[in-house]
Amino acid sequence: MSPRTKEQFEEIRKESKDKILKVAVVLFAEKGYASTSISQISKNAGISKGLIYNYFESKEDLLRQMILGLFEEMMPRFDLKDIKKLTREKFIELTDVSLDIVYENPHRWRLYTSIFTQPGIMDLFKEDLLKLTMPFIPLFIEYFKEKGHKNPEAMLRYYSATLDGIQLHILMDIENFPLQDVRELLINQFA
Amino acid sequence: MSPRTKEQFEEIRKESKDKILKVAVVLFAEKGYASTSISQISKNAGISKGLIYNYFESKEDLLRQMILGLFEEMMPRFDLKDIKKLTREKFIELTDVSLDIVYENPHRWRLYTSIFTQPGIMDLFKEDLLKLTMPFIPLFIEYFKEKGHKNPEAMLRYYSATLDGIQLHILMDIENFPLQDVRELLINQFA
Amino acid sequence: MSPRTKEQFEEIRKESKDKILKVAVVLFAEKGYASTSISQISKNAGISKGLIYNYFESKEDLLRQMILGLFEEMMPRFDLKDIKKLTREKFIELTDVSLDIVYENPHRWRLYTSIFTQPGIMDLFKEDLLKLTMPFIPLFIEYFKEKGHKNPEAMLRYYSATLDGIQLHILMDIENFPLQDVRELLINQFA
Amino acid sequence: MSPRTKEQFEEIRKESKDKILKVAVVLFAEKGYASTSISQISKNAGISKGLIYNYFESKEDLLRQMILGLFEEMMPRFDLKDIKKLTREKFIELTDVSLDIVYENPHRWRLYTSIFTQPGIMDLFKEDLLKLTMPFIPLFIEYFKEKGHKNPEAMLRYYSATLDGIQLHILMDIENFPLQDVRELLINQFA
DNA sequence: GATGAATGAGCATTCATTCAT
DNA sequence: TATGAATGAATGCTCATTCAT
Repeated sequence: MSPRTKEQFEEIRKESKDKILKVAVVLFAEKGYASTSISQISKNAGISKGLIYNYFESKEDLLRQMILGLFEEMMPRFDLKDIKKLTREKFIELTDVSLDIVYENPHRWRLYTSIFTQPGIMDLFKEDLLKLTMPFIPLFIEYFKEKGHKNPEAMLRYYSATLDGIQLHILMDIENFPLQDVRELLINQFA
Repeated sequence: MSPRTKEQFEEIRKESKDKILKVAVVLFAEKGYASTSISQISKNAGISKGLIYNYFESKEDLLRQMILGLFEEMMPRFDLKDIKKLTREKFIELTDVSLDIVYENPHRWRLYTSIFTQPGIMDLFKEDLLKLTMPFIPLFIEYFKEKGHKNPEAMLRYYSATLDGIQLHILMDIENFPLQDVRELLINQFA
Repeated sequence: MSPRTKEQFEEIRKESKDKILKVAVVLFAEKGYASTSISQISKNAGISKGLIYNYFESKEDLLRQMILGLFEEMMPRFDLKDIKKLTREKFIELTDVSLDIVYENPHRWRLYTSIFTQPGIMDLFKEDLLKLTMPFIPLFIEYFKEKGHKNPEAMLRYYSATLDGIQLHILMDIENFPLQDVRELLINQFA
Repeated sequence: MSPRTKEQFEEIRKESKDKILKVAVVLFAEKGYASTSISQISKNAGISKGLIYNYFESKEDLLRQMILGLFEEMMPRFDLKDIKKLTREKFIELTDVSLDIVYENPHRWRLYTSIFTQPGIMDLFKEDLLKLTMPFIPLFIEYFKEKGHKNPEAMLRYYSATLDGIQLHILMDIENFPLQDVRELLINQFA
């Protein structure tokens, strides 16, 4: 009977929302966005179908919020905020984080790859993600330029393509992927 | 007996089937497999829904036949059949073909990436594709071993991951991708 | 090139039609009328779908012609044409034929029961069948009247209901049905 | 938590489910299971197609639940639970109930006969129904044995076949069937 | 007579979304 | 806030039937 405080409500909201998002990440990653139903999400989260629409405008909105949330959660792992210039050490650390991050939460990563290679869906996030990553591009360009590369922009493309390819291959065979060997090759080549 | 000869029927069949496959490649590539309906395919192909089931047992079968067909169409481009040993020249040629192939038919390539990163779908082809590619793995291992790499298996992983990553990035920004520069980096590193 | 004679055509027609009917009896009996497709019939008969429509106006017409054909084929087994009056011997013979007929062609019989208990379908034949059986009703009525039954019409109903029930039960468990014992009970009671 | 109590939901569910079942009995009886569409059922019940799948897993499940429900509803009419031994009176009562039951709800009975003579469908229930009826078989065997029949098992077969045949004939001509006369014949013969 | 490609209405089923409570 | 009954459009698929050859 006692009315709940604003804070209590806020907490309840956050809890429910987090639960939904957590469950949805796993399901979307395992079965794909289009093949996961709101019904399944609600069942797995132990809540009612209707409640999901209390927190998200639509299934698409749920996907959007989820992806952005995951991204925001991931960015601090790179600890790039106050970096003005990339040292070799920092570059290696970033590379390591990029690889570790896949092993830490393969579900999430599988979700990323399935989303970002899915035609049409990618468009929902392109802009937001660009906004998040753009500030750091000059750091890498500068890094490669200082290393003496004539075309540092191309080098950055090459580096990020390689990184993406490796992340993909880790997912494809997470148990047998020769992480240490590949990491070494990667560092030797780019750092 | 027959009003049309077997050959006539065969031709009609081939024509219709090809039209369906052609339309389906584009739609699957543009909107994804799960989000493309049989109805849309039939509409775009200018035929009736039912006819598709005259040629394919199911939507899944359509996808399967399409992917395998595209693969078989692609394999000869690499001209690997009679190769017993990879020379540097051949290795470079293969690398070039791997890049060119994306530009030649981005639709098809987008389809590949969307299919092979889509959870659950990949399983339909894993075996078939393994069977097609497996014979050539030793060639590459041998190549890297002769080049003096201590761990040629890891090197092959690294190489193919890099290649996949680049193909992905080409698709993501096909107009601005610095193909020549990246190609050079790739060859310098692996060939 | 030589034109076929009318008789030859007639023969071809009859052969094809018989083949279709024969296959359809089995399929309808095994899977039911509604669940058997024209396509299956044509496949099992080794002919084309279209040909069926050369001989039958529709699926329903096929059913109609089949049932009536089977009936006409069955009637002579009872050899009732020239009977003016039922003797006890003839009555017993008719009863025996009624039972034997089920064992001789369970497919056909299963078809009958499935058709005649199927709402809506029965109506297609009611009239035709009545026309075929009606002439013999008085014979049975007379038979029971002579045996001293006060209500021979009711007795006929009782007799034919019993017969139908037994035929049904034979079909339900054709291997274990105690035919001889039941036959004896039947004869003792009605003959 | 809940806006409606569990009981309220239960009631709503029961009401909808009953309405669906009620409509489906009639339609299945009139047109047959295979020829009745979910769409027709929903239309006749005044609800949406989708709702049916809220209560039944599939069309087959709907049939299953319906048949078993009807059976369970019917069994108490025979009041056999506590019977240890069949008296003549009880036997006659059971026979009467078996006949009355058809008149009470011809729709339901037509459904039974159409279902149980329909190839393939019967299999869905065979086991369940056997489980329900098996316990009472010995009672009848004992009854016929005590009446001096040498082969009481055959006698039971004969009795139940006769009963089934009569039920069938009642359905075929419910208005003119001479129930009283036939009932008398039946009782004279078996009781 | 005979073929089978082609049609399109219809089917069982799924699912994002709404809404009364 | 939270529920789940209810909707209806859409999906993959089937099938009786037509028709050019």
